[in-house]
Amino acid sequence: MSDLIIRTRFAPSPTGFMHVGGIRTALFAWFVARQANGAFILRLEDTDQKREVEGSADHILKALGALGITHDEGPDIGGPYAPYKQSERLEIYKAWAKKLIDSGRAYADPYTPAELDAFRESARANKKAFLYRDHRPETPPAWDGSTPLRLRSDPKAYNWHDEVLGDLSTGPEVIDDIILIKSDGFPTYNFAHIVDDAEMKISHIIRGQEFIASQPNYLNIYEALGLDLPIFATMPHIMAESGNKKLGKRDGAKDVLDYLNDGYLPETMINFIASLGWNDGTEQEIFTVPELIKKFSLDRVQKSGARFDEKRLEWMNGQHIRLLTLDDLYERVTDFWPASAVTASEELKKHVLALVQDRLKTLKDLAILTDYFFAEPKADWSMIENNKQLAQLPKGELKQLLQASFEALGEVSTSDFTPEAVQETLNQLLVTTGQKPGILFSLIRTVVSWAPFSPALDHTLSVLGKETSLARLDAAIKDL
RNA sequence: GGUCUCAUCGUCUAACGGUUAGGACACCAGGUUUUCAUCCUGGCAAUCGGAGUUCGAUUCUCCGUGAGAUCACCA
Repeated sequence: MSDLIIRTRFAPSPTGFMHVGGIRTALFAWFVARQANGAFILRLEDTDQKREVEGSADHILKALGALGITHDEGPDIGGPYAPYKQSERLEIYKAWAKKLIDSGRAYADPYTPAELDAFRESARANKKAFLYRDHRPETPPAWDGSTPLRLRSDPKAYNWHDEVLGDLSTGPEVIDDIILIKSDGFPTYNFAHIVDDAEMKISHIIRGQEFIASQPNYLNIYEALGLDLPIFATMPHIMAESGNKKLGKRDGAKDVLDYLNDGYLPETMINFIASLGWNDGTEQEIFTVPELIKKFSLDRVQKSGARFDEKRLEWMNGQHIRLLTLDDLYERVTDFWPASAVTASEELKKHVLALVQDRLKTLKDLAILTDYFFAEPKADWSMIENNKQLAQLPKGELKQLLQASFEALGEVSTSDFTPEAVQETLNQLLVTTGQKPGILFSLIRTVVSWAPFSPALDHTLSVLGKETSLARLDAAIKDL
């Protein structure tokens, strides 16, 4: 029985937006922490001043918050190992670096960038891999902080275990004297994350595949520092929809907040991102967030990269929308009503919402799907012309059908304009006109809504009310 | 180029070495007394190639091939 306290972290650098790949790494780390009653830590890796983007840190916080990926310690809320921003931890890195200098495992880099380039160039000319340690100075100067500080590496082969990829190994040729502290006084990621993970007692390092090539060098640092190894888990990349490249901004990768603004539910994003590279081994596709927390396991994470499929995301969003209660859905669509609905009552809006819940794929669909309930739609006769069945009928016949409908529906009492009464009347109309529902009902539906799709006709007419329904039929008749 | 990793339908994936290789998305065809983007039914569609181990390989081994990652004073 292990008494390991589970502490995972998400450590983004504030250099831009939050794409799905980054969110997935955060999500999986969050799952591991939450299912074990552990802690999830957010740490900002802002050691590259040049690449830092203004407002990015807030944006990351906002994106995680919007998805409900909550952290227990972080730059915004503090915690026992504060600060959680690397730029505020410079003294800590210097202290750890000093240990390495004192033990002879770190030294000042005496070369100029030009000299380094010359080394690289000659290695390339000789078709050899460039290794800094081949040029390690015999008597480096004392480190005064104005030059890079490098690890005096101990080249050796490594075998290590990765929770996702299994047993991995490399030879000594990949170990090099990597930079620990840059000449600007900031540590490199390579050094800082190891120090922080140790200080913050991180149990699982869950990160993307791009770091796997550096892993042997990290192991070398762990040894030089005399640290115990945490558990490593490497996430495969999420790839762009076309091509085989890692998903990046250039491939049209969107920020997660954009998906939310486009009407995707947070639980959809979590379900979808989780299912991109993980499944529980059953045929279940739709998971709630608590289910995912309970069932997630690193050893079922896929080893290979997955492609982001928007069609599947859309389908999944529809599934999650249908799972919501009407009241819950109502809360969430506040910003998605058509402009025409601003003055509508809550009662009417809820009624309309109930009708369309089963047809929404994204919350954004609400506007086109419901606009005609709140405002007079604009007639678009091309909808009739483009309808395979309706286009066959001469105008006169269309007019007759609408006229018959107008009269029949006019017989229904205003107070009893219920879906049942409307349907009864519509059924009678099929008999009296001898027309197929595919024709008659399509026609009525089109002229009362002028929308590409709408809920069941009986409900649609009932919600519109007798007066409006008849007025729109009448307008269409006159228009023909 | 060196190093490392990966490889099942178009896509996401399932399959203690024994299955007619399963499910989902997408697509196609029907159906549900309206459209439809809901719902139901059906269909199409995959183990990268070659050796080896084994009675038997999607699964284990090796060799190819393909793809990805990385080789920064970026993370």
